[in-house]
Amino acid sequence: MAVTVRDVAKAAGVSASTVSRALSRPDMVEVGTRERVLRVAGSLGYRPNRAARGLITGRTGNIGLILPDLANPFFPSVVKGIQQQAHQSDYAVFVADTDEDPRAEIGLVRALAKQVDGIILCSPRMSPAELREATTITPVVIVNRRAGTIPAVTIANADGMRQIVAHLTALGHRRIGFVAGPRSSWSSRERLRGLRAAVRSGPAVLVEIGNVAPTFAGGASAADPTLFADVTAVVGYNDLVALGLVTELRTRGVDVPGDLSVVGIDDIPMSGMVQPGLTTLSIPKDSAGRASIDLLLQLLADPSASLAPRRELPTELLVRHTTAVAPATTTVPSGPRRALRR
Amino acid sequence: MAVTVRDVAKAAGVSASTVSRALSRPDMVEVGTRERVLRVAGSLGYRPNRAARGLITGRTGNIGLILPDLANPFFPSVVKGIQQQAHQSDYAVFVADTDEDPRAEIGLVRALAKQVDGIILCSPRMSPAELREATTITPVVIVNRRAGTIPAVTIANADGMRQIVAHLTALGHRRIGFVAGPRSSWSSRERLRGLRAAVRSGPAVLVEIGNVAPTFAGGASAADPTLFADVTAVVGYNDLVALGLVTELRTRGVDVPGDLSVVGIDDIPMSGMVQPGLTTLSIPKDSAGRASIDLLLQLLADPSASLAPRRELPTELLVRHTTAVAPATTTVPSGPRRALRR
DNA sequence: GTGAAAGCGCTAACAA
DNA sequence: TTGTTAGCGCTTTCAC
Repeated sequence: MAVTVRDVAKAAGVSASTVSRALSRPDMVEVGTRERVLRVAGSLGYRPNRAARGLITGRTGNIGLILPDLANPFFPSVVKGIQQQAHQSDYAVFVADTDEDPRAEIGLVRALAKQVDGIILCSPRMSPAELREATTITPVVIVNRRAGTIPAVTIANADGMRQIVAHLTALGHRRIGFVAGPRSSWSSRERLRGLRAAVRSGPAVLVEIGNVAPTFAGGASAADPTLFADVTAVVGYNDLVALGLVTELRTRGVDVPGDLSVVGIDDIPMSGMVQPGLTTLSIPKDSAGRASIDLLLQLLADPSASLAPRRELPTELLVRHTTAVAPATTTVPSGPRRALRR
Repeated sequence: MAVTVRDVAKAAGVSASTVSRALSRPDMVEVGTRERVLRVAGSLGYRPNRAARGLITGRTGNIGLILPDLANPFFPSVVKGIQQQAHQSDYAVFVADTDEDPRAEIGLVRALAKQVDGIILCSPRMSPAELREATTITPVVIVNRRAGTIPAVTIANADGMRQIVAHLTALGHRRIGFVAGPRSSWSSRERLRGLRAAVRSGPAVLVEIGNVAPTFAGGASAADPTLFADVTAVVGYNDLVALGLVTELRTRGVDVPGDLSVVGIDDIPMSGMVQPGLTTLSIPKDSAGRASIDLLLQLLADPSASLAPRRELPTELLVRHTTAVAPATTTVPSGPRRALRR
């Protein structure tokens, strides 16, 4: 059926090994032979069977990617960065979505492990123990989390939170709320820590407004608690949460950003599309994807790397000016505000 | 390193073949033996190497998925449907994104073919010739397109367009615009045809407003042509286009939906999140995903199926009532409107 | 019902 | 530099 090394070998008048070498180790075969083999292979439309190759080399040429929710616009950007970089190095990418179910993660790792050279866990929610188990099964790089010495790509959460707090306090806000994401989310915990640290040295206080699902609906569900928290500004765990919150608040007659300033994190495309645009902490999503592949390939090349490689990516606060109700007008007069209640 | 059939065989005191059978053909081995083997396999944490299995059975247990742009919120929903159904049948899914580059598609097919049992081409932009080539390489199911006898999952575009036109004409619209997607998009051509057919039997006329990229930016770029088209309602190729158009129009001072009604297609999450909500033709995206896997598995089970299976999914117009400026007020007085110009 | 042997397509020793 | 041999982990005839 399909054309194999042997077919090419016969047609080129060489042995199978020579064909194999001509393709994988070009410098180990004489120029003339190599060219002939490559030409024949080309004309026969030969494509090496990677599974067979993997069986012997122990390398599949595949990379696994596990993430919580493809429907969260944050992830496609990361995926694209990963795919781009992976294809460049001739790797294919398996993508698996856990639907925000932390229990599904380790199962997917086990299922995928045999067919990939390594796995990228994006925003993994699994327990540290499971995470450790994963690393014993297959090379692992984690994104948006730190754990032990596992190679990790993270963003500078602390610095990002500082930027947000600095911006808000400069606008006069003194009570800043935070709508956290899932408890199992390392990023959420990290952002909370960052915010706490950031307010400590300034005039504002942080009001913690519970945990919600990292979705639009989750954000909407935070509207009530937010109103009762008596804050003038609120930071959402991510843009979806922030947008859900904004929308729900508006339907309740709250003027955003007039009465209440909302800041998101991620800079998903939608944040720039709504009007007025959402002020958000921009994260280099595709860079994160590319960095994670780089780390993984590095790890594959030198599994005994003494020091686990890490990359922390910078963030940048994106103050939107989409409409006349721009962030500038978000400014709160320094006097006290009327408490917002339904 | 990893535990193999032989390890299990030795531990269970049977031969490798028996282990293999106990797992793949349980009924071909005695109950007692089977249970013992399964128990041992379990306790040893045995996981069959699918690549090795594939080498001999010719089946990889993998499915490829190629689509134009993961960042388009339409696709993640489809992907989720596909993954869900695939995992249920113990298949893993390779995802590849072409970044809307039609030339990349066939290359990805060729690259992926060897590692998968079949490929789902979602909204493929490749030429009919390339499409034909793809089907000769590997089993293929196409989504959002029809071509020859290739198994296909489509949506009822014609009926959907009828619903849209009926809705708009009922609201008094007589000049309806259509902002088309990429020329290479079958769906776009199909929707155009559907709209033409739908207006034919009614009081309205259709004004074609050129082709744009199937993105938010693409929609925004259609604002000028739309204004000059002198229409009172406009249908976007998809929701992103519609939303981009709405946003750009608003920044130019056009009151949407007051001055101009805009309708999208897809019902991406964002359509329900913006305010006022976008009226859109809802497509059962995850059903489409599941249906495509069903078709593919069917095809794999019986490659010689005389008749190519097809699924056409129904659509439903979703008129949003998000704000007081709801679709009801979209109604245009029956008298002529002032032409909209910048 | 079970085991022995062969081989899927490929690459890595080892010879030549 | 090239060919021969062996075997990756698995399934599948074919005997028993």
